[in-house]
Amino acid sequence: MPQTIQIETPREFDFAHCLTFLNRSPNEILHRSDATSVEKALHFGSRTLLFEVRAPSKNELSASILNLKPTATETKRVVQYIDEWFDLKTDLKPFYKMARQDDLLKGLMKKYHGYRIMGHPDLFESLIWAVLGQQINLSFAYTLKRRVVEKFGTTLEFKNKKYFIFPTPESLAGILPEQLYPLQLSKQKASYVVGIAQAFVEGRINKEKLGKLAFEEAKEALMMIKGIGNWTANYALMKTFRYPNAFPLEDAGLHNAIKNQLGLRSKPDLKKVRRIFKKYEGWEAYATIYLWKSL
DNA sequence: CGCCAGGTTAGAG
DNA sequence: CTCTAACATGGC
Repeated sequence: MPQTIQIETPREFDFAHCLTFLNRSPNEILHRSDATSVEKALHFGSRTLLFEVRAPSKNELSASILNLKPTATETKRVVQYIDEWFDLKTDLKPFYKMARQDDLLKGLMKKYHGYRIMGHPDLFESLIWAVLGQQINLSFAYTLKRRVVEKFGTTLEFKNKKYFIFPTPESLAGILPEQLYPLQLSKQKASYVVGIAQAFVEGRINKEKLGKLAFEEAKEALMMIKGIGNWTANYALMKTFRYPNAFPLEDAGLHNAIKNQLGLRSKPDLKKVRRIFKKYEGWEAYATIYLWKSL
């Protein structure tokens, strides 16, 4: 029997809504999930851990490390990963208080109560995933990600199942962009991906360094890198660093969600989106993911 | 077939 | 600073 750790969650937390998000694409291979649990493999130094998360009761998660006997440090890191992944530290009460009085959000906050921003603790993964998803439909973006992970990621086998782990910057920094063409990345995206990997390897960016910067500075640092524009930078700041005010202003999905919710004939222009989000100051990231959830 | 997709860049005005 | 073309291909 694997060791199981209990993790307390805030009252405003709903595991099922989070799992629905994790289950949204059949091409997602960075975890295995169903209606009740999720499994994920991670490298911790030279060891690869496979863990499973469930919700044995309300306001509680449980984590089990399935493939080996973890050290105390490894257990701690798994808990920390889950904490970051499910955004368990954010107090959503102020957001809900604000959203209750907002026509655009009040229905969504009720319907998806307890839903949280599913994060990307790995900055490199966050950025590459964002780049892959630029200007194409989500379904195809997942296909591209699967191909990149299958070709350049690493795997863990456990009980006849394969678990994939996202490629490291090192594994993508040394390749030629041309090697990504057969996976159907555009020339532009292929060179962005390799360029971002090189920026990590050369130490121009990393999570620790960026984490020390204020929001605007971190955004500028990200946008110095080719392929990272305002949308991508904000996306990573939201998913990896969890700046509550980061949101992808230019996002087509966000515009469609606003259009649907307000019953507009056409998508709102950027000025209108800015005006709407002015009301959500300090909670832009959560307003965004609840709007995305409505799609 | 056409339109759009969880955009970014380089170049022009 | 703002506007525009090019990129590139699947999903519906």
